Amino acid sequence: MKIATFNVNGINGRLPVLLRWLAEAAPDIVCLQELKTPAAKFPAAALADAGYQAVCLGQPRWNGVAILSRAGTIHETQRGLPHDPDPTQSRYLEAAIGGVIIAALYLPNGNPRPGPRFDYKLTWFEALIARAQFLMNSDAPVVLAGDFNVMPTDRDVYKPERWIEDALFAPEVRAAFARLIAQGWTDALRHVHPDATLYTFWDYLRDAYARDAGLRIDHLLLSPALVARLSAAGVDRHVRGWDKASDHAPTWIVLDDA
DNA sequence: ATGGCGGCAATGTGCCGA
Repeated sequence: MKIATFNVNGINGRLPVLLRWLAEAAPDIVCLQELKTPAAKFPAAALADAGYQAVCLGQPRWNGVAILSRAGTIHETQRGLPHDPDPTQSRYLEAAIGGVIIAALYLPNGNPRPGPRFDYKLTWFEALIARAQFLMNSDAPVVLAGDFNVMPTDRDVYKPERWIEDALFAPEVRAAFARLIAQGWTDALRHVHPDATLYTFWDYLRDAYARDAGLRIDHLLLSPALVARLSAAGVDRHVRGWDKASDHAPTWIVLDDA
């Protein structure tokens, strides 16, 4: 089973790129972020034509997450993050598919730091940690997938010294990510590629992609039972080079059958 | 320090992203 996460940065403007990548990569389950569209304008028919059923949590203009599946029926288990400090922001959707719980999340950016946006990021992170503990306690196989807006370590940033004060790399944020991991989650990409330089985002500005000035902020975290089933992981970074690309690249794992 | 790019809702331009 191939499971991917992709921040599309506008699902309607990105639809040709998304469909092209779905046809090429053939993932079974996909978590999408930054739909930037209300549910009424979610392109469900085009995705169904491509073979994917979908659940979506939309919102006009900003945020928005969805889960696509061609692997089995989507049984939604949670819509919105419990205790989200601002429930008007659509950032969390969770479903059971083929015996695995899939959580699609879009953690707040948090800039500028300090400020109310950064405070919201930290509060949202705490609510995520609480939900993740609940899922961990359930002993179900779980994948937490999405745009975490956190580079976990120095090797996940092209120039770490320039990002210390940024909300994506600040000590408090990395500490929160480390506490989440300490519940027992495995960072799948890093597990498969312990020493590789892996990025999932390149800014539109300053030729970031051409310079490979990237960040690794899109992650798939596995509950303990899934680690033994993890057989491959990667970033489809070439998709970032396509015309009308998102600033993120699709990131994926393959799990062997149970 | 600033602004560069890009999507969206909207037609002016501002907000947001990371």
